[in-house]
Amino acid sequence: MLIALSQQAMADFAETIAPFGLPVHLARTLLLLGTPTPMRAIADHLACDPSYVTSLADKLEERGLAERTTGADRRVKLLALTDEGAELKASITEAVAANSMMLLRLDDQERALLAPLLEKLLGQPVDLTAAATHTDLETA
Amino acid sequence: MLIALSQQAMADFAETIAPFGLPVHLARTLLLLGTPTPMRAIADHLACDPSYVTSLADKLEERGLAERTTGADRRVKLLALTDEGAELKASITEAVAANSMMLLRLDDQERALLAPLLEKLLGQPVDLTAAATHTDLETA
DNA sequence: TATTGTTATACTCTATAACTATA
DNA sequence: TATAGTTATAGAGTATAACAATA
Repeated sequence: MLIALSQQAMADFAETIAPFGLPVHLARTLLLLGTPTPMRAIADHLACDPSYVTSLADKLEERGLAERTTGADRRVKLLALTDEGAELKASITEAVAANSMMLLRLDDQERALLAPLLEKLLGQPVDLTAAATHTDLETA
Repeated sequence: MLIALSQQAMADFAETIAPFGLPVHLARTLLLLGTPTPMRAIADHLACDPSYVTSLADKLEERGLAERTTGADRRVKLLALTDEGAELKASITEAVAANSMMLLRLDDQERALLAPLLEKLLGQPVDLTAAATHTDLETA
């Protein structure tokens, strides 16, 4: 059931963000870019190879949504949102919160019930309220 | 959060079935093969293109896990488990029920709470008890 | 020597389009 | 004519391995 849910959640998310013209992983990366983030940290968050993050960062830069900057440790490159990127992130966050077909199937009470269960499943804490109101959606 | 959950659920499933040497989609197909099933129906279940089902069926046949048979309507091909396939399905079902890292994080009561919520999210009924005891895991 | 990120490359996944056979 | 499945092919997604720069 979780596998089926997975696919539906992904499809749901993909559909919601389709109007913005971003593939799922680019959108996800955008959403997790709060403060400038080392590439390596992004790879960890997305559970993917660092080389893939390179290609994601390239695409975000091409679109003018993010920029690479060099950190204190000059090996590290931080990926940071541009103004345009921050704007788009806000729009997407809003759309996801408002349009998620799946979550619309549940009422507030049910969502309140679901949240702690999902937290436990994930093994890490999550703030659903924040997600619903546009901050920290990267955790959603 | 659902997206993160998705990825974790998939990774979890992939890890559980890794010892059996089957990629996720092959395993999923195997699990949904109760009675001989038309290719088209499989495509619907997996929400994928029929041409992809062709390649899945090819691989299952190569491994001796399933066979194509012709139905009453001679356009239709039914995919049916071989004895070996049925055996493997049973093993995988058992492993998934026993080893799912995620579900192990919940106790029975929490699972009972989660089930109806996921059903609602999916928009279709599911029988968790059956899944946990090895039949109909295809819906899980 | 170990770590960060990049490049080049190749493999897996999956769909589209055109096709065959049957209805 | 419409439907089930197949073939050939192409594109997206993602990893591996070798490499450069910095620590």
